Order: sequence, then structure tokens, then C-alpha cells
Amino acid sequence: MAHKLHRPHLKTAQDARAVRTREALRVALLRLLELKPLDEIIVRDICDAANVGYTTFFRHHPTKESLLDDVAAEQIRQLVGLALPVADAADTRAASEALFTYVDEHRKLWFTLLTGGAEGAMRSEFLRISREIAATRARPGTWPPADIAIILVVSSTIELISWWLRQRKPLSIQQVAEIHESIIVTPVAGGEIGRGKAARRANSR
Amino acid sequence: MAHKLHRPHLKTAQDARAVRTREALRVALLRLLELKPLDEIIVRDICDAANVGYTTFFRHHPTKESLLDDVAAEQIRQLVGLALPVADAADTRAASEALFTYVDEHRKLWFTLLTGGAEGAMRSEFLRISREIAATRARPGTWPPADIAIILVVSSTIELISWWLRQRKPLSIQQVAEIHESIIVTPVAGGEIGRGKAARRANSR
Amino acid sequence: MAHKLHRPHLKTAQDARAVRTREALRVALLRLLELKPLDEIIVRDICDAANVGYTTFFRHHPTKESLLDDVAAEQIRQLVGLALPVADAADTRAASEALFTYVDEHRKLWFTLLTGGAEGAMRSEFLRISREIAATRARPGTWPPADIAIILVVSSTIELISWWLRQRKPLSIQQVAEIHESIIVTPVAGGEIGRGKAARRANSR
Amino acid sequence: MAHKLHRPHLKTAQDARAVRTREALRVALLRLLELKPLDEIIVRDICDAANVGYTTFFRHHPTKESLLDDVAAEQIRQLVGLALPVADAADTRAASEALFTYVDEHRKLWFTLLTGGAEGAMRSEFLRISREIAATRARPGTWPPADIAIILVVSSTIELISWWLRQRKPLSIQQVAEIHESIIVTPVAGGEIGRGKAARRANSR
DNA sequence: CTCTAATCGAGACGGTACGTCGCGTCTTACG
DNA sequence: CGTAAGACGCGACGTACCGTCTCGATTAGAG
Repeated sequence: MAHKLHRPHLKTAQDARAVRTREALRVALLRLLELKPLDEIIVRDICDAANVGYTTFFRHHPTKESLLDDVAAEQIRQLVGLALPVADAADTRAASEALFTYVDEHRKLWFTLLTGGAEGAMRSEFLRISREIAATRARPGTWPPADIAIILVVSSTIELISWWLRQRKPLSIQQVAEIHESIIVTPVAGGEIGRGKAARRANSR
Repeated sequence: MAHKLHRPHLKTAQDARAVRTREALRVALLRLLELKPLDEIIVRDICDAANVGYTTFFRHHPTKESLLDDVAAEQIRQLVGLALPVADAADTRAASEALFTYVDEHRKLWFTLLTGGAEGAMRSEFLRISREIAATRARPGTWPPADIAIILVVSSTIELISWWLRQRKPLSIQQVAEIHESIIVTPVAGGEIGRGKAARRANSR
Repeated sequence: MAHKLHRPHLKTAQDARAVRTREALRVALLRLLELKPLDEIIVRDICDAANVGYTTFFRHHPTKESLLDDVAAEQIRQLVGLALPVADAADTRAASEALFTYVDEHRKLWFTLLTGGAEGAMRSEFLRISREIAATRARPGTWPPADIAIILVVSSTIELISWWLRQRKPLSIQQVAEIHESIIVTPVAGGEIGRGKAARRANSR
Repeated sequence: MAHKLHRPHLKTAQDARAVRTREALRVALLRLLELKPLDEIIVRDICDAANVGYTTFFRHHPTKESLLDDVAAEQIRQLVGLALPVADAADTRAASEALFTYVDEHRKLWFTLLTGGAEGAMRSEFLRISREIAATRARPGTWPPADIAIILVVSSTIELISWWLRQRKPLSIQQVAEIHESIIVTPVAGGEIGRGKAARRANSR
């Protein structure tokens, strides 16, 4: 499983050549993802597009999926940084709007990442990072259980973003944020915060 | 792209041997899915497990994904048949419970399908079928838009089922049904029925 | 070490397709050996020349050297069948002439095999087969020891043939056979047969 | 083909460090040759064994074969210096003994060179040097022709030495020298000197 | 004893060939 | 005479070495 090829050391990360190579690979992958889904992109494509030797690819990433992670992880981390606080922010509506404003500002990138055949990878990376962050603020005994709450919020959020970006005439940021807040966030967060109004509403029926 | 092989597409064949073969393939795939994810299963594996000739596989299915569809489509159709009505049932709680009761009765099968590495394929098949069914009862102008409503309900439902089946000490049917009803169904259906302020605002534009 | 690819069964050897493929590979290798030494021939070359898929090559031979053996073994076996008896034939001169007559009749083939960069492989295959045959008629206690006798006769014979074939104006069969008989065979065989005239000649000095 | 690298070809460099490096490489190669044949030794192996940087290797030798030459050429030249005169020495027996005495004194070295997988390279280097030397003393019209005579003597001598060194219980120097003299040298030199009937016959044509 | 240039190590890189894997097609030998 | 066994072409993969090319760091050995 472990790669036989020389894996770059920490020192390597600073080598100007290696930095250049990695950047070229990232850019190339994003460029290709606009043309076809990830599983139709072959490593050779990426190398050609990046003007990088085939072997060199594997000196940096074991698989093309790994490169995708590299490309996306930082963006995801930023997005999740916005998405998670949403769950416990006082003004959830404002938080949702912040989230979609951010996505809107990187529309091209996120369209590529979420509709370029990389959706599956993005989803799990999203969840992984979300869980990491959530683990730091675990409050046991909440309802619904924290893990399913995260799963539902994250995966629904991804679906919503993905859907929004795919629309020919997309809703305004305010509209989609309202959907997000009222249908995804509040039901979970409301329930989580000691049976908030969402829960009461549910109960009163 | 078009298959050159003489391909009677025996999916429909009534021949006793063909029926036996197809059944063997279905069983074999399910057996293998318990061991490893779909994309680590190779056609040869399935044929060996089914004790069926390699070539024969392609007489029945163009790809292994196609076989998976064959295995799952009917089950999905049944499940969706339970999941969708939930949205417009009067007693949503009872509908949710029916859904999870059904899943519970086919726990093994659904565990395999949703955690056996086939999740991605299942998700899109689910959505496809859901949209098909939903299209027959389209009511334009609803809020949130029908398509995203379906996506959210279906994908969240899948996540919830998948999560539920993965638990070592799963919640009771009642508990998970409550989560489903209160966090997934009601927020969407509630908005749809109640025509809340968000919907009114959307219409007024 | 063992090949993971499906190795052809015994049955395979009879399959018309496999037979055709193997023949094509043999011919292709010989053709290429006329152009360049073995280690400048790449497997892809052979496959292209044989109009055979790259993978298919390995379905028949683990390496190109193995193919060379396959090509040469039969010829070698024939040649050795002539060369070895020479050692114990009564009329060694006639035996030598028979040997070079045979080579002359397959001049092109042997030129390729012995000067086409395959010399090393040929030499060891030669020795291997010679030893095999010689082992069946081992007479212990001979002088010089049988193993070095074989080595000397075989390797000298190869060198002589190789030299002969490389000449622009080669000696006649009779001339080269005389060299073979008088310089290579007689000294060994003469010594071997209880101090024959060669040994006596040597002693008398 | 031409090397782009700044290549001072340090073979001649006097710098103490360069001398040390070259010695380390020589020793390392010989050490490795005792373990595996030359073509299984990779440059990186040699560098590691010599505790020398990979790049540094190429500062001294264009290929590993070149290093082998460096290691062996002088030894070969000495050995050939002994082996060739044998052919025209008056007392051929004494000359043969001198040859094998020399080999015996450098048993380890020659064992490695002739059985360490470098045999092929050694053989051609041997022949090359032998021809060089022989060219200086060419006597046209001899029988058998001088070039094949050299080839046969040299290659047979190598085979004999190689065989001798490989024996668990090697013959005495006298015994192997006798084989050498009676079976390899005399038949060629005898013919050459004696102008036997074969030569006369050849001339008469 | 210092300085300056030769030598070195480390290793990223592009490249070529390798041998493997899995797919889906097509041929053939056998029942 | 149909069918399963499996040979085949294809194309991507990931590895192994090769030989080139920076970079600094060190170390002669000349002044």
C-alpha cells in the first residue's frame, strides 16, 4: 500500500521546484475538471496539462484522488469554517447568508468541485473535516445525536449548494440562504438547543 | 460504444437457464458487497462467485453497475414508494415509522446496499426514481422548489438510514422515525403546506 | 516471481489462436534481431512487429529472453544433436563437416542468433542443452574432466561458427570443418580416448 | 548521446577527494559483484555501498560498465600480457603455468570478475585487448587465420579459468596448465608453427 | 591561515520501459 | 450446433532505473 517511490520530505515542501510542480498539478486538475468528470481524467492528462513528467506526479500524490483532496481541502476547510458555526450561531440566518455569499464569490470553483464528477470525494472530505472540527466541541447527550446531526447538515448543505450552482436561473443568495436556514439548520439546531421553536412546532402538530 | 457482441439482452429472457443465471449473479454480487466495495469487485469475481462463465455475464448486463441496478432497483422502488408518500401523508409520523419498519425488515439487504461501497450508485438511482415518481404529481410554484425539496428529503433520508444501520446500538424505530419526521420531513413539508412567509416573499417578487 | 497473469495451460498450446500468436512472436523477434541487438529491442517492438497486443506477449512469455529461448531452443537442439556426437564419432572429420553443412543451410538464422546481440543467451542455452545431453552418457574419470571438455568444445564451436558467419569471404565448409576437427574436437576427444594421437603429439614435443 | 552535464571526467583528477571517491566506487562494485550479477546491480546500489552521492557517480563514470572497465582493464591487460605470449613462447607448458600461477595469486578478484555476472563484459574486453596486442604482431597467411586463432585461444582460456575457479576442489596449477597447453594452445600454435597438411592444402587452392 | 574553487550530498525532475490489472470483444473447442 | 472457456486487444496504472539538473555545504590546497 505504501508507495515505493520516494515520498517528498518536509524539506521538499519548501523546495522551489516541488512547490512549482504541485501548484501546476493543482491548476491542471481544476482545468480538466471543467471538461470532464474525475474518473475520465487520467493521470497522464493531468501531467500533460501541468507540463510535468508522469513519474513526477506520483512523487507528490499516490493517486489523482489525493491530488483532488489537496486541491479541495483548503477550500473545504474555509467553507466548513463558515458552515459549522452556522449551527450554533445566534443569528443563523446571517450565518447562512455568509455561507452562500462565500460560495457565490467562488462560484466557478465550487461548481467544478461539486458537479465535476468529484462530488463523492468532496462529500467525504467535507464530512471528515466537519467531524474533526465538531469533535472539538462535542456536547454529549444532545438530540438528535451529534454525529447524525453533522451528517445531515453537511450532506444537505452540499446538496443544496450543488443544486443551487446547477440552476440556470439560480435563486438569490437570500432565498437559498433562507432555505438553508429554515429547512436544514433550524430543524437540527433548534432541536439541539433544548427543544427550540422547531421542535415545539413539530410537537404541536 | 455500441456493443458489437450478439447481445440478446437476456434481462427479459424467460429461458429457465437465463433466469437461473441472473439469480446467481444477483446473489453473488450481494455476497461480494458484504466483503468489499463495488469498485474493488471485478466482473471475474462475480462470475466466479456465481459459478457462471465470464462471457455469460455480459450476455445479461453491460457492466457490473447494471447488475447492481438490477439487484437494487426493485427494492429502491419499494422504499421510495414508502418514502415519498411520507411527504404528503397527513400523519407524517406514521409514514416515517412505516418507512423505517420496512427498512428494519430488510436490514441485511439495505446494510449491504448502503454501506457496501455502493452508496454513490444507490444515491443517484434513488434520486432518479424519486424524481420520476415526483414528476407525476408536480405542483409548480411550491416553496421550496419541488426539485430541491425532493433532493433534500431523499438524500437526507438515505443518510439517516445509512447512519442508523451502521450503529452498533441503533435507535429504536420510533426514535429514528422521530428524527426523520421532525428534522427531515416536517421542515420541508411544513413549509410546503403552510405557505410560510418565505414562500410568500418569494412569490411577491 | 511467478507471473500473476494467466499462464497458458497445456490446453492453450493447442488453441489455434495461441499457436498463431506464438508463431507471430517468434517470427517478429527474428526479424527484429536482424536490425538491432536484443537489449535494444523492447517488448512493444516485438508486439508491433507481430501485430499482437502488448499484454498478450506476457500471456506467453515472462520476458523477451524467454521468447528468444523459445525461438532458439529447437534450433539449438538440432545443432547440438549434430555437434555432440561429433565428440565420439569415429570419423570426426565427417561429423564436423555435417555440422557446418547444417549451419550453412541455415546461415541467415544462425547469423542472426549469434551476432544479433543474443550471443550471451545463446551460449548459455547451448551449454545447458549440451550438458543435458552429455549427462546421459557420462563416463567418469575421463581426461580432461567431462564438464570442462564440454564447455571448451561447445564454446569454441560457437565462436568458430560465429566467426565463420561474420566473414565477408568465408572459408569453405571443408576448411572450417578442418579447423573445427583439428583444433577443437580432436584435442579434446583425442585426449579423452586414452591419449590419442593429439596427446601423443603433444607429449612428443 | 553527448553528455550535457559539466563532466570534468574526474578519472584523471588528482584531488584527494576524487581519488578517495573513485577507490570507494571500485571497492563497492567488486563487493556487489560477489552478491549479484552486474545487470542486477543498479547505480544507486554502488553509490550506497560506496557511501557516495548518486550524482557523484556520473562525475566519474558515464555508466556502470565504464566503472567495471576501470576496475578490470588493468588486470585484464596484465593477464592478456601473460596469455598471449604463451602462443609464441618456446616452452608453452611453462608459459601456461605462469598464466595460471598468476590467476591463482589473484583468485578472489578473478573469481568475482569471471563468475560475478560480468562474464560477458569481461569476454569482449578481453578479446578487444587481445586483438589490439595481436595486431602488432600480425603474420598474414598463417593457418588457421590469426583472428580466429586469437578468438579461440582467448575465449577458451577464459572458459578454462572460469571453470577452474568455480571448482570446489580445483585441479592443481600443473594439471590445469596441462589442459590449457595441450588442448588449447598446442592445437592452434602447433598448427601455426608446424604448417600441417591442412595449411598446405589451403595454400594450394 | 585564509579564501576560493573544485568536489561533493541530496534529491527533484523528465523520460522510457516494464509488467500488471481490468474491461469488454471475439474465437474456438467441446459437449 | 450452441455455449463456456478463455485468448485477445486495449489502455491505464504504478514502479524501477536511468541520466540530468539545480542547490547548498564542505573541503582541499594555493596563496
